[in-house]
Amino acid sequence: MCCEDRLAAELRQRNMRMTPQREMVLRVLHDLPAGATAEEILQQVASLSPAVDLSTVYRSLDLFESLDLVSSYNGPNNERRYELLTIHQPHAHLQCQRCGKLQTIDLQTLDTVAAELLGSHRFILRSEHLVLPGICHTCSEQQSAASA
Amino acid sequence: MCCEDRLAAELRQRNMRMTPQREMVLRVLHDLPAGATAEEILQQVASLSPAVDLSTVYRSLDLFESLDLVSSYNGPNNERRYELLTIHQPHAHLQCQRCGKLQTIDLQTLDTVAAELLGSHRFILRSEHLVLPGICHTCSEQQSAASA
DNA sequence: GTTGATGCAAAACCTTTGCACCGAG
DNA sequence: CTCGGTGCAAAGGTTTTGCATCAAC
Repeated sequence: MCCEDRLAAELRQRNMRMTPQREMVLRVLHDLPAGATAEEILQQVASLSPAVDLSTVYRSLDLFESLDLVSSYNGPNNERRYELLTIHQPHAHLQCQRCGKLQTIDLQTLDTVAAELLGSHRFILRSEHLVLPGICHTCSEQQSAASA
Repeated sequence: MCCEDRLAAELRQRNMRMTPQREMVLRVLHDLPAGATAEEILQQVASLSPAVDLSTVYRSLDLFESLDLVSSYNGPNNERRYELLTIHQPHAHLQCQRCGKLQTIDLQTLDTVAAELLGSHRFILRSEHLVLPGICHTCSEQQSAASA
């Protein structure tokens, strides 16, 4: 797991310590590709080591975020979800407003808009933090089936 | 205020009641083009009628959202902001991750992506609910000035 | 007069913080 | 051995809920 080494390096550089808790949070994030809430992460961590506290999870996540290892975004139900930036291809999310499901899309899809926004508003789009709301395939089919 | 009539109509249709509180929340939203938090809305409403309760504001906002009069999005600081959909041109937001400022952009800017997402993922983008994170003009200038 | 909406207070969440103790370096 | 990190508990902030009362229809 390369992110572990990277974490260790960043920590050393700042006189911070590598702990089992941080390692576990990192590993859990690694295994949850779609992102997870702090609570979900805690549950996974607890299955490895039950005594870990939610506040530790939050502190680890904040730390990882400040090291650009993790990014957070607001998922459905207004819940904050955290996701490893290092392992997966950079990507954005499609979020269904009906069923809440998240899909992943390639960043290239957004290149055109990004360029446009830079030109028109001098705004640097950070697509990897982006959640696009809408209605997913399944839900829109259900809807049209229901109204038919 | 056309949205008032629309609200009245929707309410009647559902056997719900038009109340001074709902009217006030609607009017305040009308006067806060950039959107506002429940708390901010309450403050404005309180200046008209001090006894109104925060929970009433929340209930009104939930109601308006379910009637598609209002949309909510997560602004900077993870706060939920509410915005009238009816009066302004439909638009999306640019949100600066550095300074938190919100800009408004035209929906047409997103037409290309919307079409692409529909084609590739059969996902119906609801651009009017969209908040695009990134770095604004001012902040990116500051940054390059600082590093120079 | 009915019954939906309100205000109030309390609960329910989620996230952060203070502090004594523990353990990574 | 030192000082940064942890667990625990408590506080903070926001949103929701239960209930008696009020007022729109």
